[in-house]
Amino acid sequence: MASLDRSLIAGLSVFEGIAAADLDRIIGQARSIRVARDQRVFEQEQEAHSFFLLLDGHVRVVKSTPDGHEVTVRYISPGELLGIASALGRTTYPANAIAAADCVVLAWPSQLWLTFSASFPSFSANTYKAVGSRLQDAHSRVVEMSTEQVEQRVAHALLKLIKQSGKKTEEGILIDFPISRQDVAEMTGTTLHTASRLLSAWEDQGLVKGGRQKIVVVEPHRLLVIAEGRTSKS
Amino acid sequence: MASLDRSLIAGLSVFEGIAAADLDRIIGQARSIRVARDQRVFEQEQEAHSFFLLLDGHVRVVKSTPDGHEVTVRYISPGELLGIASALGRTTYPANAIAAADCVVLAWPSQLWLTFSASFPSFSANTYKAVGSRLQDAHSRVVEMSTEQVEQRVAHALLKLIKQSGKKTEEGILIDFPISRQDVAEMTGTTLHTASRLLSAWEDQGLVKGGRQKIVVVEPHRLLVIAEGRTSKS
DNA sequence: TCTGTTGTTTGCGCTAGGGCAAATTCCATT
DNA sequence: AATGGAATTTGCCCTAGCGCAAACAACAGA
Repeated sequence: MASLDRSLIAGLSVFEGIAAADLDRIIGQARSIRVARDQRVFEQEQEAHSFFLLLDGHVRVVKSTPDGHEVTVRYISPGELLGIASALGRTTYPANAIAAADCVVLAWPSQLWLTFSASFPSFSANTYKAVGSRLQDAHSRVVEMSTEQVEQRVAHALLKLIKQSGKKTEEGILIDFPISRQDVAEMTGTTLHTASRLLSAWEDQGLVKGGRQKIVVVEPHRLLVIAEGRTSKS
Repeated sequence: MASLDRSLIAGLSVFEGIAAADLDRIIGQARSIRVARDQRVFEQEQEAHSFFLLLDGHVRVVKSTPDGHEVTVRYISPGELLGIASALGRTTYPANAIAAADCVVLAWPSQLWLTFSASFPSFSANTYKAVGSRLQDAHSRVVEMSTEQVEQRVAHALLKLIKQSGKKTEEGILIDFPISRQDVAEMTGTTLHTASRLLSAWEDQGLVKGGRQKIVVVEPHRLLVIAEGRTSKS
């Protein structure tokens, strides 16, 4: 762990309200791991031996069903925790965590969770706050899936992605990691084909610009109109 | 608070590992509230002034969307906490909690959460465990909504309901509170009509027995077959 | 430069299930 | 018993979007 890392890490919301010395104690016990694109940080059903903090890269959390479907639960951006199953009383990971780009993560043995949360109350408070908002997100997803049509869901998904990992370019806002049409489909509960058709249609209208594993949102505002469901339906 | 209540309450999983004296301190600070059927325990967007423990009855947690859709997030059975938004760092309730039957709940002012979780570590640990499994449930819902068809989802919903609130009768397993076809629809992301059609079809096959606001599952095993998606599709 | 592989696009047909509308049944009240 | 309102059932039509299949890029490695 280079000290360079520490200064960056100190600013993360998970560590808000934690004294520098304590932070050192926490970080000192982490292993730093490099995970190549498409490699897994952890696997569904596996014993939850560690919890992680994503320092760099992007991770896709995917649930696999017995019948072979894959559903993307969420994307993780740098600064977020992942694999905190153990903090919630689980002993196995509930999903696969796959590097959407080359990643650097910090890993702590699960049993340290108890120690940390006892010694550093802000740490557990911050974590549970994050869990709370994930629960909210999940419930919103359920609501979306129940009430919106595919077009709106895909629009919402793109908006979330650019909010989380958008990068300004001359063309528009680029999603800052490789993402396929298939990935979009797995986020929104549709098929590769429908996702592709939608993206193509939007590209024709100048709303987005696509590419192989690449999506650039040109007009976020018009995308929002679609997401909100107020479309003229030409 | 009658002492009668205390002995029942002591057995609840939320209070596991808490000394009797501590339990008294906790319960002593609760108000006991009676909520009539169709009345609300709390309302979406309202300030989260309290958190609750359901002692008797059944509560439906429903999210209302701006465009008038209602999505049932979960049903709460006696012994479960609800309205714990504040424990997760939220200041407003994220949904409506509606009594599906006449209820008795204990209510604590939200600010007591911090006190309790500091003084009684088991209490917060138990709570977060519950939050963890709700997060799991929510993710499962997302997966179901993404990969299963309506028939399977409705079957799953009924199975969950009888597991949570099933009551054996001569006819079969009765869902122990009034539940309409509309309610089933809002749980599964479909319409009243489709839900009704499914229930009728199942009734013809002797799988369930319906009634006004009443569902009795006659053959849980066959329902499970449908839920798992291994149907011959006659 | 060529070639195989992986991601993307698109056409076409089909069906699950939503929307609408009208009966029908059940229950609570009078 | 009669009345009115709410829950339920059902028929019919219609479309969003899935499945299949086939073409088409774009990139990686030889």
